[in-house]
Formats: sequence, structure tokens, C-alpha cells
Amino acid sequence: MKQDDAIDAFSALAHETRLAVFRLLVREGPGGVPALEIARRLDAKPSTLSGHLAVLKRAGLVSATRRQKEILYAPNFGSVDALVRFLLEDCCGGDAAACGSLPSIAGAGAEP
Amino acid sequence: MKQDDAIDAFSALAHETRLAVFRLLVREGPGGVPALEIARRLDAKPSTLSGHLAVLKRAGLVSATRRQKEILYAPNFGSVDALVRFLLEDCCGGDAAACGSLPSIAGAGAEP
DNA sequence: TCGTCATTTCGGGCATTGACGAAATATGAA
DNA sequence: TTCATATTTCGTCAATGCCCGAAATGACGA
Repeated sequence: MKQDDAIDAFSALAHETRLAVFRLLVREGPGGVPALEIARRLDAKPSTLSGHLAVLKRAGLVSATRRQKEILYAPNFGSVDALVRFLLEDCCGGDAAACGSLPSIAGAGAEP
Repeated sequence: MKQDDAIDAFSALAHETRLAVFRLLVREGPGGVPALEIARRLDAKPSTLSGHLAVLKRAGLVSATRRQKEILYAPNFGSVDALVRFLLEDCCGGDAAACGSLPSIAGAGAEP
């Protein structure tokens, strides 16, 4: 992961509606939710939400697939994993044990 | 974690310099690095960097402790952990197995 | 093909954020 | 106390992000 990609992802999540969208999709799981249903559930205007979904998609956080007339949005769990790894890369100069459980758990310490 | 706290954290990380600062501190570990040294290493103006450090601190991502004349900044690993948990909360409606390894690993699925 | 539903694109207007230098504050040493 | 180092605060400027309605596009069924 490049720094710019990480910034795109963090920027995408740094917004009330977009964060709510992503968390909604996470709760729903890989099956996906149609755009208009997301708008309905979050009480957002379809045009505004469409822009937010585009941002999330450009950041790689969600993926979109068409099912008939609808477009289903689903979360991309791998992108979260990559983001955390990037954030904690080379944690504590390689001594991951010094940083608590998450870094080693996420595999973000120095690779042996 | 509240949604607003998560947004503060994501906003803080959604910036080239601030993200570089945080990753630098992660690499350095819990010992901490003085503000001016961070500025020197990242080639940033001290006044500009001071603002960025304040943003990171307000977001709970770093902590500051004074050592003599200097102020040492260190990463707050717990905040990253909380952020990931918040992001993946109730993943896949509780069926964490459906989402890949990270959610269950991070303890972000539905609590049994 | 035609109409309809689902979604996206576009343009305008408002608010927020970021960079920088100069000056202010805080700490330790002589 | 007085000086020097370390860091923060402040004011100004430019740039970016966001919301919304109206219109355009895409896909399906009659």
C-alpha cells in the first residue's frame, strides 16, 4: 500500500455519512446492499449518497456489483486489513512485542 | 468509541504529514520522539508541525510527555485497536467467519 | 420501442482546512 | 535573573470539500 492510497482511505472514512455507510455494509456482510436502500436507511439524498459511494469505491473500501436494476455495494475487508498493516508497519523498530497485541496480531511488525 | 471520535481519528490520519508523523512514531515505539526532531526528520516547519501534533493528540492517536525542555510524542496503540473494532463492529451480522480473518482476530465480531 | 425505476453527473454556493512567519510561552542553564 | 532552546499561538491567504436539485444515463419489462 502506498501512502496516497492510505490517505484516500482515511479521508473516505473521515466523514459522518461515509463512515455510517461503511459500517452499515460491514454489518450487512459480503452480500451487499443496493444504493437506494442505503440512502433510505441513512436518510440521505440519493445524489449526495452516490457521491459518497463513489469516494468509498475509489478508495477501495467498497466494491459494487450490479444485480438487475440495482447496484449492490459491499465492504472490502481486505482494504481494512491492508490499512492497519500500513499504519503499524515496522512497529517499534521490529520489536512488536513492545506495542501490545494488535500489531503482532495484524501481522504488521517487521517480517522475519 | 463514539462515531465522532472515530471521525476525528480518521481525519487526523487523512493528511500526508500527519500520517507520516504517526507512522514515524509507530516505528520508534513507546519511547517517544521530541517535536523538533519529528519536524527535522519530516522536513516540516515547526509551527506547522505543532498544529498537526495537536490534531493527532486531540484525536487520541498520540500522547505527549515532557522530558526537560523537550516534549516527547508517542503513538497510542490502543486508539488504533479501538478504531478497528469500531469500524468492524457487528461484522456480517455476527457471523464473523464470513468476513475473513481480520474481524475475528481484532475481536470486532459480535460479542458472544 | 416506450416507460419506469435505479443511479450518477453537473453547477452553484457555503464552510472548513492547511501553510507559513512572527510573536508569545515554557523550561533549563549560567 | 538573564539567556537560549523548544514549542505553541495567532492572523492571513489560498485551496478543497460538501450539499442539493435538476437533468442525464443505464437497465429492465410490457
